[in-house]
Amino acid sequence: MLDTPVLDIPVLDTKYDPTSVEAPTYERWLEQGVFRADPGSGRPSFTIVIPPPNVTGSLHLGHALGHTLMDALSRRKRMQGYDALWLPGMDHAGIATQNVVERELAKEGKSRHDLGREEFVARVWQWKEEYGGKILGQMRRLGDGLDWDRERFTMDEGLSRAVRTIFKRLYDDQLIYRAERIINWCPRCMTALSDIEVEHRDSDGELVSISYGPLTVATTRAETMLGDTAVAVHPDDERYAHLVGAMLDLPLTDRQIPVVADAHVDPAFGTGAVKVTPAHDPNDFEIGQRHDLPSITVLDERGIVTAPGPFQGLDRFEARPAVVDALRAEGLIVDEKRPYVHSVGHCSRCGTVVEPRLSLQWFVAVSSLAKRAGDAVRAGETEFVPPSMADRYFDWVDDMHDWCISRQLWWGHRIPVWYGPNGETVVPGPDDDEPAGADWVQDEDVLDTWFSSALWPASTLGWPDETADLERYYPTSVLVTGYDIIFFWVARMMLFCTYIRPEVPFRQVAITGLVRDGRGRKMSKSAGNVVDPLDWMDAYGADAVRWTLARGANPGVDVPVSEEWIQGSRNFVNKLWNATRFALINGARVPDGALPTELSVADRWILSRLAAVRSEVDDLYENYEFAKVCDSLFHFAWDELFDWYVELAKVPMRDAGSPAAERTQLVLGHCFDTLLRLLHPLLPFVTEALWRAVTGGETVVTASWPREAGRADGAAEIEMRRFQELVAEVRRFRTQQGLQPGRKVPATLVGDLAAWAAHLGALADLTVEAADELPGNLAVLTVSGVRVGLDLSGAVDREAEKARLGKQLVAVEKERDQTGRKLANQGFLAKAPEQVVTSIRQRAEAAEAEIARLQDQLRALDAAT
RNA sequence: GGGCGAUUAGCUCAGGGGGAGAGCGCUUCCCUGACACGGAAGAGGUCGUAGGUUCAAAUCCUACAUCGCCCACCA
Repeated sequence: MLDTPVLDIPVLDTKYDPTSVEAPTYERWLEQGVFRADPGSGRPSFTIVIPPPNVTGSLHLGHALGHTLMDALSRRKRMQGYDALWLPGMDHAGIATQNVVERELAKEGKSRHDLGREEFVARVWQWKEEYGGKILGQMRRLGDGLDWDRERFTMDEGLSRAVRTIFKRLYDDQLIYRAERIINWCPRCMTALSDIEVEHRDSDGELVSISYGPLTVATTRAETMLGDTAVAVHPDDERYAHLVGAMLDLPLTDRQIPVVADAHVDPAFGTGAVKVTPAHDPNDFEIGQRHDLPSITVLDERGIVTAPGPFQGLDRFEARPAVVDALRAEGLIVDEKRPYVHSVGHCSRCGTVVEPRLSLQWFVAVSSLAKRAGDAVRAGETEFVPPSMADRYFDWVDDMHDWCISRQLWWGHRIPVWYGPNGETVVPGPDDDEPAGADWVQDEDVLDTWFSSALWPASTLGWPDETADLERYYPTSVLVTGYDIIFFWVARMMLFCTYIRPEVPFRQVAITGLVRDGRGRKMSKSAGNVVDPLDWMDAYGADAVRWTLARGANPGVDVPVSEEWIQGSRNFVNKLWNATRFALINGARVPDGALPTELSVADRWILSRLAAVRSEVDDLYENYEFAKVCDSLFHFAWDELFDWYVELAKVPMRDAGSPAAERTQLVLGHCFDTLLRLLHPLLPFVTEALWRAVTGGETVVTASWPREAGRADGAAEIEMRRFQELVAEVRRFRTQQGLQPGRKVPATLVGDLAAWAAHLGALADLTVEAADELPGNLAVLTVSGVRVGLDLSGAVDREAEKARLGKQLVAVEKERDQTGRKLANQGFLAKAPEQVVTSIRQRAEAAEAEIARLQDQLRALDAAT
């Protein structure tokens, strides 16, 4: 037994206070070690690796969403008896982290170059120790049941070894190569970027047409003309056939450039002639390759013109108008600037306009890897949920460009390549000695952050070593992540992991949407609608935050949240708290063995509903239908258990100690025990407190997941439905009659639901007697064969009542007319299926009956006046 | 330019060939001994537009419109 105090139920406050429960509860879980996976347990395993958040990051709602779902999945599996591992960790986040530390240095008036590489990297590690990983504490606040003993970091020793291992293998397989290519260059971060690190945004540009003698070309980046080395036309373009091979004078320079014929040119676009700048445009680079053109670099790594002449030293954006002005001065601007909307690449880290730039970089040759990654999903080895998200994956994997993996940064895995004095290139394996000697230098660059994340599911479990964890927990069961990183991460894990091992890294990929604000807008700093989940946890509790997110989580669909939603969730948690309090105060207890066999219809009904909901929830969980899991449990809990069963239970419980009361206490105990278990994965904190109080158990975390809860009982469900209709009818009648709420009205009940007289009285504020015949002078309600007569000798506002009834009558008549028209319009009736005809007729008859009833009431009112 | 998705109650979203659903919001009444973070009763929608298939379409098909997202080497 642990010495953490057990909650003292009789003094439980009427309001649930998350702050007093959550932190101690999490601490207790850690003490108990309930989240520790155990490879020796002999149980089947269930594994999820966390998408590693950036060390620099703090918990945002997107994390909170994914974490809630992952936590719910692994908690449920644990309860089902699995050896559940949810593995935590963080990503070193190359550019992001380096930027943070560089900004810090800038405050001291220093740059990383002032420190030098070693000192700078040491400084980043120091930053990481001091300020990094704030998010880990926030994950605990959310209740994440992570196995902290297995926490990993992409830069720790094991993972770095994994990086060097795969690098070596890929290199030896000639799947990693170094080449001079056009890459995306961020002139602010001063590094290469991969294609997906570039965000394309439509921008207003200006297209200017420039005369190159006999040909006119158009461009939005006039400054690049300084680096033109050809003009291209389409090979079949008769207009220019005579010019192919000719040399043109390149304006503003003393160079001459050839006209080449290349199929890439669209003869229908513009003039059909294209300036070719191989050093600053990917297409032009390829044209240059095909025609053996020189590449002339005219911008440096900061985007400053290097071409000798009047423009040298100008920033690219200053050079652009300057070049146009100079051309205009020479009368070479054929068509003045035309507004032109085109897509411009921006650095996804800092927003700077990306400059295509020719440079020497390392690449992964992806085609064979991507083929395999695509095939694995096509073969069903990995399944996407929802399946439509696989299309997004295929889109990318099936048409992927080689991956530029070198970054001109210092923070990251340094490229494990050494260059020798005689032009040698050596890639030592992780266990090999590095080349020694003053003449040998290691590549200056580091690897793209995603290079190490691509190994995450395997490397965190020990790969390249065949560890017990790797053996047992790999491949992982499911990957939960947003659709926004299918390309960044999911696809690349598939690429690398299927390369290093025969199996796929995860059996399923459950795709979540993005969290949006209450109006469905993306959360962004500029829109000012960003919500910090920590604030909401402070105000409403972690469970309420989790419930809000899970409740909106339809597979692959965005999740809108707002303060009102979370208040609703808080209300639900509070309702659960109070309903459970009621059960406890009234002596609810979990039966030792089986439930009594003598049960009331209400007992049988709620147990039947419990069985149905349990089974439904299981199905929904298997399909990652979190929103529907929540919906199902919410309605069972509130609408059925709390609003009906608990209310009904008050009747037998009045008679404390009676067999009926005892029996009800056991059914209540069973229902709350089961409900709390079913809710636990999503509402871990409040259910822990309540479940321990209800059952006296140690912790619900390791309690078993309900398998056979209750028993289906159709007869009880039907009878209960009739009773509910009866109660609803009486209540409606009371409201319609303007009867004072709470005023007990004498009533007589006739029919086969006579046994419910006491319950009807309790739920509809009546004093009910069962009888064989109805006495006279009563207002009579008839509901499915049962009649209730109410003695309305009290005062009723008859005028208001007549108005209300009249309005209702009109509405029902309208409905009847529509149904009638439907009947009349259906010439098909003769050949229509029997049930359809019957169903429509029944509706018409029901409407007739309703009209008759309303007319009766109106008449009764008239008579009474 | 290509692809995907959406269009259902005031808002945010489920549903999916035969009686329009949820949460929140709204109206009226009620602080009844679990809970006002509550209870009861209500109002509110010709399910984007136009065609088509069908006995029957919010649901399937086609086109269109609007919005959103993703991809793209649109000079």
